[in-house]
Amino acid sequence: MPSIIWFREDLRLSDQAAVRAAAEEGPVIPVYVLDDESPGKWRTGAAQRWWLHHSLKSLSSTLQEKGLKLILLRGEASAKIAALAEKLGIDRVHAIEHYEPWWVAQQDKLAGRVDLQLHPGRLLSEPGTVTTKSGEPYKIFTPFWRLLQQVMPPPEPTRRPANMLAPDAWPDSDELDDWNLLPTDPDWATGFDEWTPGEEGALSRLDDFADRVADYQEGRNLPSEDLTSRLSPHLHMGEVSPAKVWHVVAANRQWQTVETFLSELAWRDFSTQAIVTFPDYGDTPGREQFDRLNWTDLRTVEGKEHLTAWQRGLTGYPIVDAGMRQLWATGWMHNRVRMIVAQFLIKHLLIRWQEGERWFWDCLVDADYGNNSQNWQWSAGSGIDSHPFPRMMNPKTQSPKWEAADYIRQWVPELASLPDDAIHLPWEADERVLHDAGIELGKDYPEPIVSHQAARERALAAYRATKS
DNA sequence: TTTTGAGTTGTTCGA
DNA sequence: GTCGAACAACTCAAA
Repeated sequence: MPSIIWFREDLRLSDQAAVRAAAEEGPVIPVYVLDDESPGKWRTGAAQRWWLHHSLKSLSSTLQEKGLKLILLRGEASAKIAALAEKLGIDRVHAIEHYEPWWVAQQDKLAGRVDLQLHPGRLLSEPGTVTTKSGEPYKIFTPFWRLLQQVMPPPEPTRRPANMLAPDAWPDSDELDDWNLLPTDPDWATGFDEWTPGEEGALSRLDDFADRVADYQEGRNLPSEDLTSRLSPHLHMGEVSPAKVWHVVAANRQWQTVETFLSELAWRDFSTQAIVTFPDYGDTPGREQFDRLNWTDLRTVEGKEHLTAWQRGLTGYPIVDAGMRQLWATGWMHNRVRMIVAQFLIKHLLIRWQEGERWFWDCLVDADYGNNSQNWQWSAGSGIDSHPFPRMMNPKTQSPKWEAADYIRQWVPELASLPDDAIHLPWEADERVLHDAGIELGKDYPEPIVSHQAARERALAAYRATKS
């Protein structure tokens, strides 16, 4: 009797407990269901659909080499899986456990109709296992991280099963190309070619990063350098397990060398326990006073223009614009710059953090409900363990502080000829410097849409007003 | 229950 | 240019 492997964002064969358990029991039927219904507004965004297409293609061809087929279905996942199981007379379904509220609901529904076996593998630790002494979820990262370390390292990753048996007959499947996951008119993903979705691409990225992890702690803040891991989309899609990442990075290295990076990996766990505790974390601020803040009205002309300028990278602040354009072109943004653009939207433009979160959701290849919600709430100051609102990041000082000149040259090419000391703040540069670089402000590149000083005072006043 | 120490990533101002 | 304190006063975790 075959069993079904229900794939979701766990598109790998090695260190994949559902795959392993199913393969040990007998023939397997691997299934992926494109479910745009149960997540509602959180259905997979446009950039991630590009990634998903390539990742499914990769998994499918790996399975094919083993004589197996990836069955593709579309619709509400639990209904589709249950119907398939019923039709084939199968009871057993193996899956990795997921924690987004819509997946929790789908798991509950499916468990009522088949023998659903959920396996760990999404995180380093399962939510609910690392808690305070009174059993409450942690609201501060550091004590969470200290306790998590005590139950680390995670179990040794397992290899992909040597043998996977095919069933006697294969059920019907959609064609991947019919899902239209790739952009066509226009094809805005031409700049995504730096990525290699799929398990092989993930493992190769991991090996490459592990060799450079010693530079991570110092270098991760420099957007002009390529010293972050860039593993986030692979981790989100489950092409590599966090346990595998931990072991490859930590192997034969001193704790001091790898701690900063591994703590970032632990943030995935922390953010996920946040959405388990607060399923609505993507919409509702953790501190309710933030709903009372006098946010910019997006029905006004100025509100609309400001949001659009931010989205398109036309704010007149080069570091902000570089980040937003990198996001648009590649589906990814350097972490330091994510913080700067987020705080600019929330505090300088006083636009609700949920607007930025939605934009990221659609543009990021690594969009993840827990991480995206937690990080936007961190930037807004509204979440658990967040950045205090009055601690407002200043794009004028952040840009030179983290030596972003070359990053700006890459993503805001109209400013490329400006010297280092002028490129961060072109509107404060000498007329002659601008002229020599062939730039006329307001024509070739925008004037700043808000002044930092005025925006700062407005934001702090709006924040104070929520407390009275 | 109360107290105490501490908290991912800052900014500004004045000496 | 560099350094330390103030910002404004919050919340959490553990003793």
